[in-house]
Amino acid sequence: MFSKACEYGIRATVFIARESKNQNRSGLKTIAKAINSPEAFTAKILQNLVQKEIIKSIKGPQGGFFMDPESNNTVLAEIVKAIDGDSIMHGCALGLEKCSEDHPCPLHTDFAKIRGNLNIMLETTTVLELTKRLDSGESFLKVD
Amino acid sequence: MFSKACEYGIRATVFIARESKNQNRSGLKTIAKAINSPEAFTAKILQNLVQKEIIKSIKGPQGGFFMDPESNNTVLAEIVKAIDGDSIMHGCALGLEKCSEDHPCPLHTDFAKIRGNLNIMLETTTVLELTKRLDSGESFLKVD
DNA sequence: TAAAAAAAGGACAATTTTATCCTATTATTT
DNA sequence: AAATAATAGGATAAAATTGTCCTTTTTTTA
Repeated sequence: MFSKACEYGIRATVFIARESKNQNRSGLKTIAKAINSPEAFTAKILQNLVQKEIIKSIKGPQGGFFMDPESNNTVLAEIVKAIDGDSIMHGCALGLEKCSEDHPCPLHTDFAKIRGNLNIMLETTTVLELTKRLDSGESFLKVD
Repeated sequence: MFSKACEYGIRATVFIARESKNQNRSGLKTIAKAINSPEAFTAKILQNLVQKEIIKSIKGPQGGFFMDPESNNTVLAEIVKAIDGDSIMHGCALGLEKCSEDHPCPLHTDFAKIRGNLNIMLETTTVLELTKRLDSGESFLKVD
């Protein structure tokens, strides 16, 4: 569904957002441990998210990654687009270059509905909402 | 969403099924042209689908790929599983190894719903149904 | 029976994705 | 000012996916 990079990216962003609630910058090592992701690979992903201004970073001692409060209503779609592009949101299920109402693949209509629901979820779910689901203890960012 | 191999695989199967309606075996070249896919790669995919007994093949002159009528109610899920496995059907949106009601990721509930709809579509849509949508001229297996 | 036509299978090549390592840069602290 | 701690960035490596090519096997037809 999403690439590994995107999975890590979302998990990392949510973790960072949560830590940022109490002015806490997160270091790479801490993040990778918290979400159970490969450290160096996660660094690249975070670098990308900083460039896209989804999160922020500060170098040097006491530095780290953080998210300022305004960005807490960043929506999942923005993260996905930043990492995977928008092909999941618009692409054809059967890989047709151009698949539209006018010239649809045999799955177009059924798939449009499913993809629509996915898009609604991605466009309406904020990072803040996900941090709340962690705060409440109802969900987790890693297994063990 | 699906791998390239899976996209080609579904398109090829539907094409073959349609040709088989009038006892017509399809050769690799014809199939690749009809669905606009790389020939040699398509050969590998078809080989796989033959092994999984989703389609059949006969070697030699006048040979080719075909699907017998009983198989026409093969459902998309079977093709997807044969090529991509069932990770799309069961996997976690955020890539957690184990993601369940008991230990869910923050997207679990929302995503379960979407994936559920996808699964219903894959489990209920038959190859025959898709050939009908081609017969009626309402949809297509390639662009140009 | 020989030639030809087709899929099957094996080896390999290209590209993309996932991942690591090392150096540079920046900021803090002593 | 020097040492240290952190991210940034570049080069590279490993693995998976996508793709090609060539040989073998099977079947038909001349």
